[in-house]
Amino acid sequence: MMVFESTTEHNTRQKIMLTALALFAEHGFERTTVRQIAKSASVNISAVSYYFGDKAGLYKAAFTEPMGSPKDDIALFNAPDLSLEQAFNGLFSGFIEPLKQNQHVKQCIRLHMREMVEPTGLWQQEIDDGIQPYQQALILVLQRYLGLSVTDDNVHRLATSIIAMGVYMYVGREVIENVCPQIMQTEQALNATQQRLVVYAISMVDAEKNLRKLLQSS
Amino acid sequence: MMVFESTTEHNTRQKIMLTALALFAEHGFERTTVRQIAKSASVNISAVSYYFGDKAGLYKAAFTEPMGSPKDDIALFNAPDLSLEQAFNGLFSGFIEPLKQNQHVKQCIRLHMREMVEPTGLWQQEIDDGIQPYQQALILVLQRYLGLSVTDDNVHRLATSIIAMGVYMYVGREVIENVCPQIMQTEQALNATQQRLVVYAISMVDAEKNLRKLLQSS
DNA sequence: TAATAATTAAAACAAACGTTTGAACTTATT
DNA sequence: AATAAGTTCAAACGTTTGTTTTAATTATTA
Repeated sequence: MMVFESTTEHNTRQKIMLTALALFAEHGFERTTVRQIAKSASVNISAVSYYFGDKAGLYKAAFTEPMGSPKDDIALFNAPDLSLEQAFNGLFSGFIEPLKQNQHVKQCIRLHMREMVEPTGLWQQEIDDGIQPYQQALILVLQRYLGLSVTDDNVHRLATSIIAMGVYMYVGREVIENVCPQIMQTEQALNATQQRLVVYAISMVDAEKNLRKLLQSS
Repeated sequence: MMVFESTTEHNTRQKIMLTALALFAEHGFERTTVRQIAKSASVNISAVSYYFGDKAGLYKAAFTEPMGSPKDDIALFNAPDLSLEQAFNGLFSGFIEPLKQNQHVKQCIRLHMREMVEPTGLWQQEIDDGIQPYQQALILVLQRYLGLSVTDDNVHRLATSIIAMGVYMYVGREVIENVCPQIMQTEQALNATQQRLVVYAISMVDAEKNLRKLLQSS
């Protein structure tokens, strides 16, 4: 008897999970069938329930396991001594970098984005554990540079608009691929895109700051 | 025999379509069953195939019929004599206004947004007929204010980032409702949100303009 | 009122779905 | 080599799906 998984188990289990990740990310939970996954991974259909219990368990594994801890990412842009440019570079690299890396990370992020529009139940937890702290950290950065001690609606509008640019890289993928695919195709192009997002975000913060000054003095 | 539809037909057909619109918008195509629609609309299940042929036909009707022509919206922001502020107000009101209006319009837009992440096949046509001209019109506006005669990648990046803010109002709805629901709840709050998006978009164009000047002179 | 078309109703259809079964096969341990 | 646990396999399970059928009902027309 083996306490730890054998290599064969690891292979089959992993193969199923990564295949499922790819298919779930591409077609979603409902449009992907267990038979499709098994066939694509070249394993028997019953291996799914053998390793993951049921389809939902497989989805949860594909959704959760390949991802690292989100805490690490947050540290990249909310250190108190960072410039706005550094902070936004950290923020957007969290969106852009996965697009350069291996398929699995890309698919995993895409699956998370999909959960935004098509919540399967893991989404609420993802909001609480992943998104909320992320946006909260961004809001703290923004408040520091706006010189605010309280969070008002317009800070939320600013933070939401900034995050929107990062999210759209995934959510609007199919539109981008039709209109201007070149801005996402090479690592160089992605770097340029990230740079632009940083510049735009900074300009938005400046605009917000100026607008507040203007409205305050009047 | 009647050439035109009777009132009862109209009622049943419409009732089915609007119920389907609501359910498709909320749960997506796959998660919504024909029985669910029929039960929710209080009609017999066979009425669906009677009026729409099949489920896909019903989806297409719910997807297409309640929407107005997109051409009208474009005219709102690409008239050659508009200021940037006017143009962006026209652009973003196309996103924000439906959020104030009756359920049906909101659901219809939401269904369109859902197609971005979960393409059912109508999506490619929607890109060609709806999104492409929309983004193209925006690009023309941007080029006019940037003083450009050709479209380069950074114009695409700018246009994409601006549209992202509008799209996120729908795609990131569930996140917003968890983090800062108040910016979308009242008509007043939505007006303020639209104003902010306009300000941000203008600042992005300015930033792009300055960046080009800076890079050109060096 | 009689006849005809339009609409609704209940029941059944085949196909596809997720899941389970029990035997066969591999691998590791004794 | 024998035993046992881990793994794979083909086949079948019971549901649910979208769709169709056939008859009954309602509304319209003559």
